[in-house]
Amino acid sequence: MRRILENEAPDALEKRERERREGLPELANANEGEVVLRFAPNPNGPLTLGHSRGVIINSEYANMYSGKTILRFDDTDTKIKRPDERAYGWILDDFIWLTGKEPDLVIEASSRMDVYLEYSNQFISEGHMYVCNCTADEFREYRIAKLECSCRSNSIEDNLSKWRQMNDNIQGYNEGEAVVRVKTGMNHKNPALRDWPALRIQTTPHPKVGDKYRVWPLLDFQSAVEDYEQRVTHIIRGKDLMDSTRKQQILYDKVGWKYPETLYWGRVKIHEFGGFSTSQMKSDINEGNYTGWNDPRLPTLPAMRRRGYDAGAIRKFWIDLGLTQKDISVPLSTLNSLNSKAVDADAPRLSFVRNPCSINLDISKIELTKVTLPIHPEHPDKGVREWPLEEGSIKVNIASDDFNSHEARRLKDFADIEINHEKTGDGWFGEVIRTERLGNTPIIHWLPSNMAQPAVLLLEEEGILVTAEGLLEINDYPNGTIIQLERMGFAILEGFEDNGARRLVRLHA
RNA sequence: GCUGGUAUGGUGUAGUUAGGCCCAUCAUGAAGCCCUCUCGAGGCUUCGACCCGGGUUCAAAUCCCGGUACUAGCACCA
Repeated sequence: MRRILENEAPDALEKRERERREGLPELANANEGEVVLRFAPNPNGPLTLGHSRGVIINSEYANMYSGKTILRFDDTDTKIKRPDERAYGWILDDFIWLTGKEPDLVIEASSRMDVYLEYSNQFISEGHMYVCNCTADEFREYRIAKLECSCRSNSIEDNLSKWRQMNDNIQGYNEGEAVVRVKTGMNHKNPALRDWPALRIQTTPHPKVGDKYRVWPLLDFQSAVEDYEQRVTHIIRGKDLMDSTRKQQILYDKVGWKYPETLYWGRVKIHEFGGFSTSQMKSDINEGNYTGWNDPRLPTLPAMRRRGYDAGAIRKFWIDLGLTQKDISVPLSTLNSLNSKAVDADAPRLSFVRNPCSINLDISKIELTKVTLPIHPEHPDKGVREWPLEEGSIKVNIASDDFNSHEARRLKDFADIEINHEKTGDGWFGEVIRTERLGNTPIIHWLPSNMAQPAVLLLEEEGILVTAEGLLEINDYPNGTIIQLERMGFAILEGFEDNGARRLVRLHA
């Protein structure tokens, strides 16, 4: 047998590659330099961590094949998911942040209305679509019963006349009185595909183009036309849009277009965040449950950027998760672990004492004139921090949590101390036991008063946004610097409070 | 109800198209140890999975049949 194979089909004897696949799987029918992808959000709010999957997977594939990525704003709903004019800029900004470059093309569907209406006119005149005057409820009955409504048999002339009436700003149909449907067949075995609606009337003005248009395409039609117009080769979308693919495929077949390759992913939830509903967040913000789109508790990209998440870590996160159609729920710790790896090496160490307790420490028995601490313990080349010590006695601040446990403590990089917990008129007092590191006295972080500035740290505790007051080690790092607070975790320097206190936002442990 | 989709350790994921190198990969997590003057980082060790039941085969995570579970669409939202 083996000999036969050796002669006839030597390939069959070759061991298959069994190495772990790295990165994204290959795309079907993808030619180097010819791949065109698109990311198509609704600008009804800023991008969320969930959207970033679309940005990253699409741009990563574009990178793999030297292709193009289009950023397309699907803003054709003026009423239910109304566009927020500010979101266009936010989204473009976050797109660039995540991919490191501008999209190859930016399209706003609302600025392409003439194209969609022209195609609609054409498809009606070719008999592929018809105007339907049934109400949504009536048509639902027809759909369930697999029955054709009377509108379906109207002549093309009638349909074109009704189409003109839909678009008539003065005497036209009102919202809900007419839609354009694609003639797919009312006995299609999949009910979702039966004569699906392509355009409807909206009289709510659009934030970008006002009341210039009356008939607006629905997603399935707008997207179908635009993907064709832009010669998109590969669509990557949620599996909730599988029937969209099938609807659009029928239209493409009717008009002789070739449908792009399509891939799907499942729904993602993050344990700590739950889902990523922009509409839900918007109403929560309006009700005052959050301070705004960049509230650090929210999974929006503006909020995550504000906290100091790294774009590269988010990229790796999504690429590692890959493109499966499974619905998954991922703990935030997976992303945070990647993020720590991304930011740790550049994060200078600083001391932040929350709810500080001040102690008069007698240091008259020691000869040190300063305490020296590394800026980063793994990178001695980054230099050291030096805290000068005054002679005789100094005021040191420790977290009240540390003060309350009455054991001996070691001030990190300095000395073991003993605190007298009986308060005197002049406050608390303590003294140095030794400066050498002997045994394993629990280490706490601390701050001498001459190195401390008032600060607040914004962080989430049990769902509540807490502004923790404390003292931050004096430093001259600029705003935007990601630091690591000793024994607490990563945070970012954001700015100053009105009272002059330095403001920090917690990133994660 | 109709039409689809998905099932690999606690959580994700590779492997499934072309059955054997898979007593199953990598990451994350948990536990323990080492290192470290941070509850950080790093190192080492350990834990833990092929939805179920049949069948085909010398050989099945992979093929066939039958179940089960979960999930999506059936919007004049995207």
